[in-house]
Amino acid sequence: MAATIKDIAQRTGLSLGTISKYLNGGKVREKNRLQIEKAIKELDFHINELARGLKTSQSKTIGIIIPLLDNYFCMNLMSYAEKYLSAFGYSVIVCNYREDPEVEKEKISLLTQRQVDGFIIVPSGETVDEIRDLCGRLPVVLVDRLLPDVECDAVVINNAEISFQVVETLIKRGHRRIAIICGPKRMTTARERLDGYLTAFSKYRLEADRQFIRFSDYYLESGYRICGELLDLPLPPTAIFATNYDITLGVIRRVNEAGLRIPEDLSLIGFDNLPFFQVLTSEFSIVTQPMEEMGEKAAQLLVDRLNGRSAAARVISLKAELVMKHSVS
Amino acid sequence: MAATIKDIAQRTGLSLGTISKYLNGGKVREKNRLQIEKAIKELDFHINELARGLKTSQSKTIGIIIPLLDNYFCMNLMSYAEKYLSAFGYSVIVCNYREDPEVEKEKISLLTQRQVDGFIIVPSGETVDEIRDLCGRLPVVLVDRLLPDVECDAVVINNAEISFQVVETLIKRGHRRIAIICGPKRMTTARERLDGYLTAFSKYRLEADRQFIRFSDYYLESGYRICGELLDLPLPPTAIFATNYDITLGVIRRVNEAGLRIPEDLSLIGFDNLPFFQVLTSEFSIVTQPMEEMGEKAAQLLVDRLNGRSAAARVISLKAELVMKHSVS
DNA sequence: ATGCCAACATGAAACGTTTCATTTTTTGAA
DNA sequence: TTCAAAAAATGAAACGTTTCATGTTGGCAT
Repeated sequence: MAATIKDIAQRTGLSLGTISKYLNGGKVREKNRLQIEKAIKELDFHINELARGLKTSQSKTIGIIIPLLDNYFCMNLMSYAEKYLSAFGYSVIVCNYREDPEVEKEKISLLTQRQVDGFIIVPSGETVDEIRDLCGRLPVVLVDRLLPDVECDAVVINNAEISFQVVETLIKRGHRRIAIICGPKRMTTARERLDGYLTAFSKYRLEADRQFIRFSDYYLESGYRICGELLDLPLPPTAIFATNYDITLGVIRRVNEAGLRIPEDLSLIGFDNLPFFQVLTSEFSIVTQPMEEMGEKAAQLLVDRLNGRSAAARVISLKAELVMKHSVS
Repeated sequence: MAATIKDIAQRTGLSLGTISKYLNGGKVREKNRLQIEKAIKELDFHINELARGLKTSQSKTIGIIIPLLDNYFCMNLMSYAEKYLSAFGYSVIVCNYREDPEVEKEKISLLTQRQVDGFIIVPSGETVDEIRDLCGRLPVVLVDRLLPDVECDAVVINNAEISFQVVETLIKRGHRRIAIICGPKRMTTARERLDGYLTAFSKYRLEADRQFIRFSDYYLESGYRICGELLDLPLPPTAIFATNYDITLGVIRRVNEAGLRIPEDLSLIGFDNLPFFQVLTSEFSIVTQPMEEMGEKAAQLLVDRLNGRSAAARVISLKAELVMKHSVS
């Protein structure tokens, strides 16, 4: 149905090779160029990237695999990665594995079949072997989380450091009963953020109280539930550090329901999503990840590798920031 | 490098045709099936979807074109569309045109080259001709906004109706100076939401005041700015209807800065993103679009059409809901 | 005019599948 | 056992490109 290179060749009386050369930016005699351009217009010719990809074994396509799509972090990541990649002619196929490692595996396999040229993955942490294999075959960039014994490019943030800073700030302001709500234990992010917490406590020669250390998944409901548990303790915490956006929302909701005020009754340090926090009246601080930069860097690492630059695996660690309420424009 | 069907054929001593038949679910003699499966394992064979697509002229790929990626509405749309589509074996290529109609055109063309089997588009409204053309060639589903003289499937919400309901509620509560902050004038959503506003006023035989009717783009900053302008009026509104999520955020921020309380000093009805609003302490109501359903329906319309079902263009209008604060679980 | 060289054009083969008309094998009823 | 019909396998052609070794041209110096 659609016009092909052959039709252009026929109509111009030129050969396939010439048309192909023109389409790929090669030199072509002036009068031929005009003819070709005319034919392309008239036939509304679009090159078939499937055929091209088959021949060149490059699909010019990147697979992005993420645990959640309706999630502030992931959407920012995608947004900026897509922007960078499309400037280099790559399209993005998006795969949402809904936190299900089995689906994650399927998606990896699916994208392999689709001949993507590379991957950007926010891994579940339970598909280590599959991703290790993958790295051997194709360029892969991990984002947010590292995997044990997987050597590949990655973009992460200084989790331990920023967490230390958060807790130190709280300690300096006199807090002693400080709770932290982490993500799932198996994730490096969760463990690192906890490390920072513990380091701060030991630096100030304080004893960390295990009942204030909670693991969860990264959902609003967990934040809500765990916050409730914390508030119900005989001696509840005076400060809570919520380590992602959804947990933060859950905590706020629970605190509101309990009729407590922030920061008068409870201090809170939250995570992510600046626009949201700018709008709240309660006074609390948040940790912001440079999500745009993370997306962009991930894309950049990938493009570099696709272009054959960079040999050894590079892990880029970006700096998260502790933003005090109203210190933001 | 990677194993192909040929390698499988060679290793099993069978012919290409047989392998292909097996891969496509055809019947194959038991002992051959075993051999084939063994060879596939051993060679780590993955079918090359590029080659398959070239031959079948079906890429099993859908293009989703949206104005913004880091946007709650679009993310939800994508999320649910992807979920539905992937159940039917379709992958999703995502294109963000950053509200730039020129980029939108390029993306349409790019995806055409990539041989996508269909499109889901949230159009800018300024590429009517291109999209009309496109509809003639491929299945297209429009989401959120319709286009003049473009006959194709679409999923929208009852904008006028819900807007009427919002304004009527406000009027019944005694408000007379009611402001509405719409999106860009050229968009059907903005115009329809205004229509509902005007209808409510005329039903109650009230005169609509043009200074309370504002158009903007759909960004937080505009909400912020326009809210400021409204508050600075000699007789400012007593209620504001913000017609999308980001505008709502902007309004809240401006209102907070002005030291006004909601709803004591100003009533506000906002839009979208339930989780966020559940967390606020101020009392106000919001309009929620059934985003999940929109994404799913869009995907469903598309799949139906790809399967040759459904002849005439179908426009599905879903119901947005007015949710009163605390009436939500 | 002649010959040469660079610049461009040509056309067949290849990429990894599917398809389909043919041929081969299997099955089971007589 | 035989044979026809059913079931399965075969292999060549095709999908729309790119590539590359070979052929053809035009322009320039002699």
